[in-house]
Amino acid sequence: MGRQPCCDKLGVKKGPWTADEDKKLINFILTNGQCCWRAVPKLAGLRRCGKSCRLRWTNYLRPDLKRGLLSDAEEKLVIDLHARLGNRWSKIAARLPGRTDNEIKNHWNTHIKKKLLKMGIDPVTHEPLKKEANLIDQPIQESDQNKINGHQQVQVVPECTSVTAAATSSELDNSSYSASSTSSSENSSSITDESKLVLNTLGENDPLLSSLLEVDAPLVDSLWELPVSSEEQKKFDNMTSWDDSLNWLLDCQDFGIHDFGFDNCFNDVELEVFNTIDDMENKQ
DNA sequence: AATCTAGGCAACCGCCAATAT
DNA sequence: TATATTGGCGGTTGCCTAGAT
Repeated sequence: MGRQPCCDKLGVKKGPWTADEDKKLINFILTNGQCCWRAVPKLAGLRRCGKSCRLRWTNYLRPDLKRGLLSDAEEKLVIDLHARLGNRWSKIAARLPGRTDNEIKNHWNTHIKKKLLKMGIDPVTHEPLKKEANLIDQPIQESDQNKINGHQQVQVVPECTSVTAAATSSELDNSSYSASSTSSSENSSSITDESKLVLNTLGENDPLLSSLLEVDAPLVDSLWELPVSSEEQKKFDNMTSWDDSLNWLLDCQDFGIHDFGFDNCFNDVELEVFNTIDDMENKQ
């Protein structure tokens, strides 16, 4: 009955990956592509669980991953998407090319969450903390809301009590805040008409958001297939040392999708999104 | 210089829907 | 149809590092 176990628990290594393990995994996937993760450790000569291999690849070794802190545009997008989707990190990550759910989750917990709290914004509901407290005692005064850490563009939407504004995250410290939400982010699957209106308005002013906020937009992850060009493969095969390989990978991660020859994996709309992001980053 | 503390991040854990047998 | 496993996800942990004392 059923399938074979993913891996026998005995003899499976845990903890940080070594450079040698990374090399084996990269070599295997570049040669064979992603197939059955259960078989990967055995075929690649790794004493790891298939699950661990998948995680290591998707979160760290994938050549199209970006490195470094999230840009202002990305941070803004994360906040907007979180307001709509809640803690559905994989959905959010799918709309940020080159970023992983783990990375976004970590960035949220370590940076964005604090920024929002500092501003008096509840990172869960995306509503002013002061307002929530007041809901218990008394209705909030609109003038009070606008005073909260100087939220210049915060406006209260009647009935749905959504908070919306437009700003880049670099302005967060200057107390502008960008988000749209239903009264509960966890109920994001049913977007209210008011929220749709807010999102449409955001999209009109921001082509990037317009593309990325499309609920039915194709997800980047679903297209991930690793069609590495023969030229790139040859380059990798000719590398004499692990350092060469690692440097090559890191170089690739500094480039964009196009530099790596992934253009064929994406349709016109997705490529347009990538180009927009590239343009925005170049302007910074 | 040694120790303590907090922040950041990679990796693991446990759950669940999808799927193979 | 029932059962077991896979793959994927979100939550959490624990290690490492930098800054403070």
